[in-house]
Amino acid sequence: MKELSKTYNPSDIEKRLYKNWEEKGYFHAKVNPDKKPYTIVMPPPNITGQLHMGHAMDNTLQDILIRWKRMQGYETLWQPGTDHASIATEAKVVEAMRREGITKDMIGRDGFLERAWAWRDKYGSHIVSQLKTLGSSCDWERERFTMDEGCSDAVKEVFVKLYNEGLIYRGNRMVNWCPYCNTSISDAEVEYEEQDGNFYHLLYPVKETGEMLELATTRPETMLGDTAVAINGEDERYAHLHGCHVILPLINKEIPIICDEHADMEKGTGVVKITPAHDPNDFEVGERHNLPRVRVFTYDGHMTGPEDAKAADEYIASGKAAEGEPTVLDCGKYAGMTTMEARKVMLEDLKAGGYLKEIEPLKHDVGTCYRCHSTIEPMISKQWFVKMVPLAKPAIKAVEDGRIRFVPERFTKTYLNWMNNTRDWCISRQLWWGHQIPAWYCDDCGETVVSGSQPAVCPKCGGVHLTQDPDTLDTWFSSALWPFSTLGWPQQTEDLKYFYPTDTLVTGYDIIGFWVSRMIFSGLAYTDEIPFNTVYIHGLVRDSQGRKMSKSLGNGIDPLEVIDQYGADALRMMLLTGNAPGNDMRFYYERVEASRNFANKIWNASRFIMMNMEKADTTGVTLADLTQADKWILSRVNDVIRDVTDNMDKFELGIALGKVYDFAWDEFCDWYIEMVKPRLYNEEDQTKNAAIWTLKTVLIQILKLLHPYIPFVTEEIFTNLQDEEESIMISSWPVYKDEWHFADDERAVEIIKEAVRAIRATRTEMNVAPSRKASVHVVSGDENVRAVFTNSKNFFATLSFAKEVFVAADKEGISEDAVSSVTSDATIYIPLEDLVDFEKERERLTKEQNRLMGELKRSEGMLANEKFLAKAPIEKVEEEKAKRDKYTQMLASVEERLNALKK
RNA sequence: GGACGAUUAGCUCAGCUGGUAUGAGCAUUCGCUUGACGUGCGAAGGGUCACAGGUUCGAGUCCUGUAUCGUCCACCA
Repeated sequence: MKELSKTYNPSDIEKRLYKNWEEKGYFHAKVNPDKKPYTIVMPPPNITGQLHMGHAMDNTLQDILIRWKRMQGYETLWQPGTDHASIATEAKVVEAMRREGITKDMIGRDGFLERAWAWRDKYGSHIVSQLKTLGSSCDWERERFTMDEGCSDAVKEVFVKLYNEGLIYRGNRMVNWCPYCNTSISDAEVEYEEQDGNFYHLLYPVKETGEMLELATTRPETMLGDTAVAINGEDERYAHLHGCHVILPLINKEIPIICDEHADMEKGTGVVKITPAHDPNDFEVGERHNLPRVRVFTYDGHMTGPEDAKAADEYIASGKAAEGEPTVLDCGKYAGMTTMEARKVMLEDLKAGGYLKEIEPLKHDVGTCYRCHSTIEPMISKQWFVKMVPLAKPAIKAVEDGRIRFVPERFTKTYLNWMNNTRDWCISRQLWWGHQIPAWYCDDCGETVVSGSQPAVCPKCGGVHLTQDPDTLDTWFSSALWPFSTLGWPQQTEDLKYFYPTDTLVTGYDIIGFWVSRMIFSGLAYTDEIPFNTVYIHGLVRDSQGRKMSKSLGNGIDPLEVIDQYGADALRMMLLTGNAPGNDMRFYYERVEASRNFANKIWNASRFIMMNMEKADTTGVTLADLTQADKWILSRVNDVIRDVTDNMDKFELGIALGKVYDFAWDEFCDWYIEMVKPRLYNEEDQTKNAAIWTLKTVLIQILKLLHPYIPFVTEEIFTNLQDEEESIMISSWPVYKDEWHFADDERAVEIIKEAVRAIRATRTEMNVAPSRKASVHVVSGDENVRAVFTNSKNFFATLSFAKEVFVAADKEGISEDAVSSVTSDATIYIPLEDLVDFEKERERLTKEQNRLMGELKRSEGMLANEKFLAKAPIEKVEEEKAKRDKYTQMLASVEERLNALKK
């Protein structure tokens, strides 16, 4: 027999236990035809990342599911890995270089990538060790990285396949351009922020009529790129202007007035300036009317100048430019200004020329970069796109027909909403860190060659000089393949055949669009299978005021500090308790403390049991040896096993944990252990072995049920409780047993518990507690009830502070100088001799009388309602009748006592 | 503008398929040096379940609408 240390100190045990698990290979999964597989792929954290509360929650949920399924006998694979996080990592590396005074251009692509890989080697393992601290039972032998060889092969395979199928194309399209990151970003990566801005009302003179046409814009600096002004064809105010032109102020350029539905008659003056190169809507108008595209901004946020214009002209003249390449304007006096400077100067000039009518303040949402929060400039740019409509279709179907299920169900809507409205996905990024696009351009003829490897010659002209596209792919392009690329795809590996499709994907609702949807369509498109059958969505962990934890607010709480102080078990438990799936939760240290206290409680209860185990020999104990109390607790734990497993099957993890918590603390510790103590402390007691057997058996069930949630304490106790070394991790999950069901004993013990509670309440109210004076209890009730009390006299006496218990068939001979506790089944008289304050007792009984009369009135009211009797299910009616009878009887007892006291 | 969520004890939140609000943690009050645990034990107070209608014998739970807060999506020339 080993021993638990006197005080529960998580930091003493957690590291040691984790190391042991890892060394024993418990986390490792292998193809095993004798078992059913259960697989979770971990959402790969960024290599730049520090473990934050979101990770802690996400990974705790996954670990719970994995540990639970492992105990249920599945071959469980939790596939871990990290993400290269193109923009985020590149930004950090660039920033680190900047502090050294180095730029990307100075060291070139290869030099930069060398640094980025070094960064990855340095920080990539950081988050892994943090996940270990949390207790994550991932298969670290299989750890992957989105840019490792296998994942990169998968990326190339997919790119080539989609290109050949015409689902990837390159073109000049409107993209979201981040001038700070100097790259395009996808629609999903734009975040809108409300900002104060202005509505500038400009006046454009009409060439044919000489009138001034008023229009409004929030971005006057784009005006040099205007190539038309639009009015609605139905708008009678401007009917006379059809076919006319306006003269663009500042540069005196003639542009047409066109009719387009985009011009909304209700809004402003009903006139819109059209800048196809710098606004997504205008781009579309431009396409419809075949308008020229004139770019006036550089990609780093300045007004274009003569060199820009010349370079563009030469490029277009060379014939290599794709269709739709915009021309570039020399912005003259504004060239080289930032867009904001240009806005200011242009407004002054417009005002001087009489072209500025008014400035109207306005709040509007401005698109910003999700990484650096710079204002996004819509720009025409040549980029690679994935055609979404054909890919989205099967992905929508898979969810609609239930092959993939969202938990909670409401997130299905979020997903479908996303999928049904998705636009083509811009996948190229003007970054170096990432998968370089597997496309080559012939230097001689401009032909595009897409291939998994560098082509030797141009298939069109035979030229040998081919240059690879310098751009890299969106980070999400590789993470979309994660569920199968990590298992070896495109190779048909044994792992892939066995573990794929995976089972549960656990992630936050914030990346349903970014990631979940893309994995689903990717899985279906490339493997012909769903990537997982269930998506378990959780909410965000917020600070105690309900704010998102963020670096800028400085309100983030470091999970590692919490673990350091309270233990990983406490943190894990805190993240689970009292939270419905998909809802956000607030972080409170009070709740971490409560969780730690629970672990401590279990620790001490176990210590108590282990201390007593030496007193007994449990080897020959059978169910027939158990007492009423033993059967009660065994029957109860049996119920809990069934209920908790049901809840977990439905992903109601918080509820499941709550049930074990309540059972372990209230029923097992506060009731059962206290019931058993008189037997343990009495040398003569014949049922000691049964008591110890029950204590140990029930404790083991509790530990197993808790293990997925709080793996460390449960393991430490379990291995010390057992003589053998076996880990609780690989023990089997408890199952409901019919032979552990004892309905009669459950009822019997509930009768005693009710009596104990009533007596304790009475004593407290009568102020007996302070003296803690033991009293004599006389129990009256029917034959069955008397038998129950006789049976359980020993613990009933202790729990209710009796020095002696008499079980009486009738009330004769009971002193009237007594207080009484009335329960549903029994009345307990407590002759307190000199301690009784009769006035007080009358008050107490009167209060009780009133309460019972209230209940009775409600119950009788219901039973008097004919409609209730006619329409309610019979069980409900019977239930209500039983209640009425109970209240009637209790009321009679109370009144009887009152009468006796009135004498 | 569209979708979704929240509104229950002083605070933070649970409440599954409608049946006395069974609530939990923290906080509060009173009492406990009970031989596992004061990170504990016992007792107690505290709620017209946002509001208005409806369905039902019966609604925190289902339906409709309103209000406040929050999130996501779309858009605002």
